[in-house]
Amino acid sequence: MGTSDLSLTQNDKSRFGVTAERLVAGKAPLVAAMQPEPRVFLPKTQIPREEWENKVCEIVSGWAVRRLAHSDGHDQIMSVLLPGDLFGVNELFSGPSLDLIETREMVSVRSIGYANVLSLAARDADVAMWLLYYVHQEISRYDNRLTLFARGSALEKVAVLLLDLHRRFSRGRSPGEKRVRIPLTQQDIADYSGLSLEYVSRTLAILNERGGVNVCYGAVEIVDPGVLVESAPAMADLWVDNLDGTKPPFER
Amino acid sequence: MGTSDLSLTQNDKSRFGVTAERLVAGKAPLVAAMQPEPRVFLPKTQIPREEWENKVCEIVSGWAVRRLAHSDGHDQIMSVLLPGDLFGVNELFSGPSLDLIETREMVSVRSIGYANVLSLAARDADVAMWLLYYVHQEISRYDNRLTLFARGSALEKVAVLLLDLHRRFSRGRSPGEKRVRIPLTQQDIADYSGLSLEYVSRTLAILNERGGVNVCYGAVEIVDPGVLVESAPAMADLWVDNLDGTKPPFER
DNA sequence: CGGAGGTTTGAAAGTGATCAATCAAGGTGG
DNA sequence: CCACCTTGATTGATCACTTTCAAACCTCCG
Repeated sequence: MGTSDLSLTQNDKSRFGVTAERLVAGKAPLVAAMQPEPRVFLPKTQIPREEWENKVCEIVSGWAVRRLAHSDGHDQIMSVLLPGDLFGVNELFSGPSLDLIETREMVSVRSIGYANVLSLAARDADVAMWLLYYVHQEISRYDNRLTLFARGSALEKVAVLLLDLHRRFSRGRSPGEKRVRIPLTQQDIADYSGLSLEYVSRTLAILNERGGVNVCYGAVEIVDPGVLVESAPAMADLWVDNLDGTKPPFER
Repeated sequence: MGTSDLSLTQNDKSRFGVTAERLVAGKAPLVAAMQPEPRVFLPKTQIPREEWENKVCEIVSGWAVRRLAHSDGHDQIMSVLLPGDLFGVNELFSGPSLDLIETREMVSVRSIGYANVLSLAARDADVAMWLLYYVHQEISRYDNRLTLFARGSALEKVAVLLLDLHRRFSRGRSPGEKRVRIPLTQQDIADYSGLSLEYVSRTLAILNERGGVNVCYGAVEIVDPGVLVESAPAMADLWVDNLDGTKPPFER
């Protein structure tokens, strides 16, 4: 990840209240202050709470999910974490949550303690600004997910969620490789989309017929994002180009 | 709103990475820098974009909604704004959005320009910290709404959304008055919950029979929040006491 | 080779959407 | 004050989508 290049045109820049320079300037110290040695976790395991309590963590490599376990067995996967994503930011304010972090592949994680984050942010407003930007980005993503969940059909939900993962994963990578393997089980996708396991299966079957995805044993392979877009005509436009109505100021 | 009292026990405080003092310290300058003269808008009107472009705005009094108009006529009300709420924070980072702000009652609004916010935040990390806290709060709220939308039945959606409004509106007011008039039409509630207008009507009829609400002409009156809680057994616990698994550090 | 985890398929039941009227409330102009 | 009109609420019938339950099947792994 490091200090990645800006990807803004002059035009884009002027649209922001906060300049991209400021944001990059804010991220760097944070990244620099992280423990250099990533910690590694095995696939399909939980990252123990002690490992990330009171820390802001960054996924360096691998896939994971953030799950909210409900009393009534109604689990919900709140987000899929992929390289470059942070977790543990929320607890900075709200104290320990009920979230679980579960790996889906071999995952390596770097972290920085809250105390450290706070003193950095207190000293350097750009750091606070960058955090603000990061959190804001999440919000915009939620806005879209909310309309998707409120109004979307099952096909749209699955297509758009996959599309989002595809786009996020591909960002900053060689754009040539369209195929992306998403290491989530259909149960995961069900928990993520709020659909029943069985209906996810049927929905994926449709997307498969249309040539959009390839259903594997513990994963889904996205073959042709274009098909996914066509399968979610009303919803896709919200997501495809930009997560949040924004061209993000820098690559992930 | 002003500089309201803290409402934290010592125990609460220690749960936060960020202390409540820091947060209050961050909010004050922002509030102080707002134009003192609120601007007033008539009921059932749009607040013109020019009025809030490049500003962070605070609702001083009255109810409003933030609506995202979709091309296909599928409107979605993203949030209901009530006194103490901010809007325009998102555009600080993402540039102009497609949001509309519509009043539902006579509404008065104070604001502060982005440039001002940014220079305050740059000078005083506590300000940036407060903004971060505010945005974080929104996120936690979204987490709950997302599970609600993903998993909840129509009854749960309506009950919990009303409950949330009730709780937010009652906060910082005399706790005696349980009845709250919510000046939203059933069409609004439909757009907010993602349900059809007709089904909202039927659902409200149920809540009415149970003695939870009173259906008025252009509004819904919450009579007994307890009934709403009982009507949404699985979902209510997420929301009732606290929006975000947190007791907010200060009153609204 | 057996078992656990993961996926698929079918049939039945339910929930909420849609379509189509109808009704009530409030506002307006005469 | 009344006729009229607009906005908002209700009700019924029908239909589509999604869940649920049940059973089978497949794949990986020990």
